[in-house]
Amino acid sequence: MSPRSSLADAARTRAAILAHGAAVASVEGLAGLTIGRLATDLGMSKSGLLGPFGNKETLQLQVVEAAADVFWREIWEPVADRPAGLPRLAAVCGSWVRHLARPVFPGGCFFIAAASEFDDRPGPVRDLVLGYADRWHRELHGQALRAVADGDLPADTDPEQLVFELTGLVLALHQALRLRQDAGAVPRACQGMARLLGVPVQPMA
Amino acid sequence: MSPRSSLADAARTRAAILAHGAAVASVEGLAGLTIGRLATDLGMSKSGLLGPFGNKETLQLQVVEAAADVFWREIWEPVADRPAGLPRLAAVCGSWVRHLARPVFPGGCFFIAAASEFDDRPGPVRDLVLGYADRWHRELHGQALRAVADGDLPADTDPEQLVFELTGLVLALHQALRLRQDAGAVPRACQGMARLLGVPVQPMA
DNA sequence: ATAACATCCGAACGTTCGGTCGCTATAGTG
DNA sequence: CACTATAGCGACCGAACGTTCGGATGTTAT
Repeated sequence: MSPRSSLADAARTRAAILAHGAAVASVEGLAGLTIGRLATDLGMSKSGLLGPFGNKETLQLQVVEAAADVFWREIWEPVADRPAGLPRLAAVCGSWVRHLARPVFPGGCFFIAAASEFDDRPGPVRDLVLGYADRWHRELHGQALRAVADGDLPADTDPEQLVFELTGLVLALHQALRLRQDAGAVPRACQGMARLLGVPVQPMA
Repeated sequence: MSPRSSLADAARTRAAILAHGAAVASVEGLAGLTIGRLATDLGMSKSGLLGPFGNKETLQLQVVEAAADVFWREIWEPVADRPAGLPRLAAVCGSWVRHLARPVFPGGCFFIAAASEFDDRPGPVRDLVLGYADRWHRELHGQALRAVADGDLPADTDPEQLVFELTGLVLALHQALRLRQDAGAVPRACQGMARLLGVPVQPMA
């Protein structure tokens, strides 16, 4: 086929490692990620796989970053053009629900799993996951604030409370889909979000 | 000291293993439970620790059962004498919140962690965790049904939806406490529950 | 053509994993 | 007092863990 530079090959190898790593970690956990397992899956040697990263923790951190890219692209970007405030907030909820209901990662939402796994394990991985969680939280909070300022939500709405409850619905949906395999939870999550926001929410097409 | 039978000693050893195992698993995960780690912590040999259980999976299963006992005793039993229906439902919510806010296990709620860890890993451990989750879900659902039948909740209340949203608030509280270390989430969870139930909810004293 | 370089492999390292086996020390039983 | 049962220990096993190292291979630049 077309000749490719070795530099481009390395980049694609790295991307393949991170993509597969995120997929495996969504099921087995980030700590359950194994150099040997990854190498076998990708038909590589352990040393060749570890090469670009140096050690396992660096690999874990970059897997988290790669998953964050997917998360952002999957959920936020499709709704970034919606008007700020309530419209964008309702849209991101629909987008979020769709992400959970779709087999993007075999183990469901990478970040819900990673957050639960590392919530009590201090270290760089936890710090990184927490950083992304904070960023996400602030993003939602900002839209909620704007929605109140615009008068699209009741003036006595507490944005912090709203984000808290929206997050809860997402977590409940994740657990229902993953543990209980109850697809009926999708409309339940949407209904709960709609009640909180006062506008319909449906999983984005 | 006082002489004890070897049978009683064995039972207490077993209980100590399971208690410490549940504590460690709440932080490191059930899969991260390690025979050697447990043995070192308890000042035992690996073989002596594994003896009563035979293999690791049996140990894991019995750790789950031991944690379920604690969970039941911590959350359900204190409110079992409340009148069925809405009073008991509101009480169990308060009891639940208190459990999350208290350092019962060093890693927070054992079952939330275990459910997230094993939601995508088929096998006996998942089956057992799912069984307890179902039992818990049915218990809440029954009380919600009763509350509607009693007229303590609006007639158009969907008990399934109610349980779903209550669970979401608990999951959000767990994440806020553990990952974000935000103690302000406790009143937020109570407020959400109170809004769902129409009666005040406060963490049981 | 050749030197330089990057990519990746294969083999080995020390450690830890879950698990097995035989032994000792102690408690209960006749 | 002997006899049996059992709780737990210490030594050990093969496998897998993360990591290191030197070399084979193939692309890029001179």
